Amino acid sequence: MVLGEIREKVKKELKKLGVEKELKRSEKHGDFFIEAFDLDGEEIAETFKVEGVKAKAEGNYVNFYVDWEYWGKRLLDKVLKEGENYGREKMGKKVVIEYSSPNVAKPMHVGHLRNTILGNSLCRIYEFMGNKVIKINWLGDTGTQFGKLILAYKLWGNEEELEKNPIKELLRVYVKFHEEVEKDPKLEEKAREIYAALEGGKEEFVELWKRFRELSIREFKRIYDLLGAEFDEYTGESYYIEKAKKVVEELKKKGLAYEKEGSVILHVEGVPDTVIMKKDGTTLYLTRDLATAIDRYEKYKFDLMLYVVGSEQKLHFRQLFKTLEAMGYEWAKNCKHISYGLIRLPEGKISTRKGRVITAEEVINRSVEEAGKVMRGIGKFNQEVAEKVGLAAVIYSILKVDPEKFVEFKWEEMLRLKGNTAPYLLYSYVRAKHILDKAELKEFEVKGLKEQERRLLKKLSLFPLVVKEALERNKPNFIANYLYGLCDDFNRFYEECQVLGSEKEEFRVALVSCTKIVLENCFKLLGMPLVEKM
RNA sequence: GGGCCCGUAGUCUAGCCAGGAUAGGACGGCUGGCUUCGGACCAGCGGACCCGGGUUCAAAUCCCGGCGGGCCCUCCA
Repeated sequence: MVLGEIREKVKKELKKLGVEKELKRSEKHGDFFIEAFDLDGEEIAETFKVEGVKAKAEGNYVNFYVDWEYWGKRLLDKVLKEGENYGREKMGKKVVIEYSSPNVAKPMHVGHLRNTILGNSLCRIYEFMGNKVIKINWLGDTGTQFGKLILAYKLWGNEEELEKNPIKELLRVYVKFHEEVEKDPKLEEKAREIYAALEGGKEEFVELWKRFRELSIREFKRIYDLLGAEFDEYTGESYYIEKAKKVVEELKKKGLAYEKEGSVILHVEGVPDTVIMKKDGTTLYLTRDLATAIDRYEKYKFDLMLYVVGSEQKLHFRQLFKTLEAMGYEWAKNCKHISYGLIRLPEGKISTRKGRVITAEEVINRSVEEAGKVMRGIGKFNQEVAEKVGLAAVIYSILKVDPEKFVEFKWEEMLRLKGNTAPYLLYSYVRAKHILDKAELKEFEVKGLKEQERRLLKKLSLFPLVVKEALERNKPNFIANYLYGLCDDFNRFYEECQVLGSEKEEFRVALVSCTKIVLENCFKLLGMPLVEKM
């Protein structure tokens, strides 16, 4: 990391001069600065000596200006040598990331879409930085609705439709069940019996349930392939029903739970009391999550576990972590809830009123359609490209904002040809790619830098630091914002500096090559598709 | 009633963890350039830290109190 290397040198020199101030990064006034309210800035600037870095006393600060003619050559050599490994580290931690987690027999909706995109990017960032990532998809595959579903399918299900379009067919019979139950309330009771038999292990029902589960996963995978998301494990709540009951015993023994009117209440300092076992002896979500966490630690001995789950479940995770801590599990402090806000769709209000849920697939399809419209508008339609641009627009709109904030989908805005949009980023990449298609990388030297070249060099040097910060704070939006800034700087450069045929061609080809490498890295970390032409 | 999150121009957003120099961008609006190394481009103009206190030499940033929006508080997940 060139910028890190420079930083260390500056720090060391300052220490030698007896200055113990924090060295901060700067955008406007050089590359680094220290505050010098109580120091003699002039004196520091005069005695400071590091090759390739100038110190200037300005105002109450000492600013450090990196000489990019000196460091630029080293930076570019490094990026060219390391290629897609530029910015990588060897953190060597074991990280469990639970994400996506849709419900069996139900379509993925926009919430799952944000979850999957965010989780996927986090996985990629952790892997990039040299961690072993275990990706877990925790399916919602239990609950009384499965009794209803099995009954409904046996009564009205269509085998052929189930194979062809499983979730649609399951949803159809599920809806029909709710219509029919109005006329015949006995159905409700039958469904409950079936669910009990299912938990009891009755083979016919278990087989059917397994089939629903497999078919649902098959369908989810279509979207995962599209998004480039992968999982090491598809486990579900059902797996932990028995283990959860043992956890209830453990909690009682440790004095963290008490019985009340036939149910078991969890009592942990710092979080509100809550039920962990119902009167009928069945467990709840929190109980199963406790069992899951303990099981995962035994299995993986992780250094960090991330739960990518919507912000409405913040209390749930506080309770989960606090309880694990109270139970004496040291590793509880290494569990984190990555929470995120809602997505608001332009057609959202109308659709909820109709009682219709908008699926993840519909959102992507719509975006592709809109991308196609835009392309037709400028006479450059191409289906394959439209599909990628549309998908990239969905991913980028989600990842460019802080996870904690709402995401608002506005088709015109996210597919706009200008501004902080996926099409703009992709277009920048295409520009870089096409210059390089016609050029050859040769020996180069860095001198006589123009402002645009200097800015681009500085931006490239920043990449490793940005990835590190994104990881530390679990915010892919840091990378998204960096990517936009990089494209901006590259386009300014492109506008001002002719590459091919110029007298600085060798250097500029190297600069564009490095830009392309870093662009590709950013796209990869965000899980966005690239296009070669637009 | 209690708790958590968010609040930056007409609209969207960065910065807040770790307080410092003129709050960085984007869209839309207005003005101009260029038709390329594929213009889905570039340059310029105007406009913002929800309110009130406090801490500090210094607050968008930290603390307290409001207001507005969202979410969560026992037998759903």
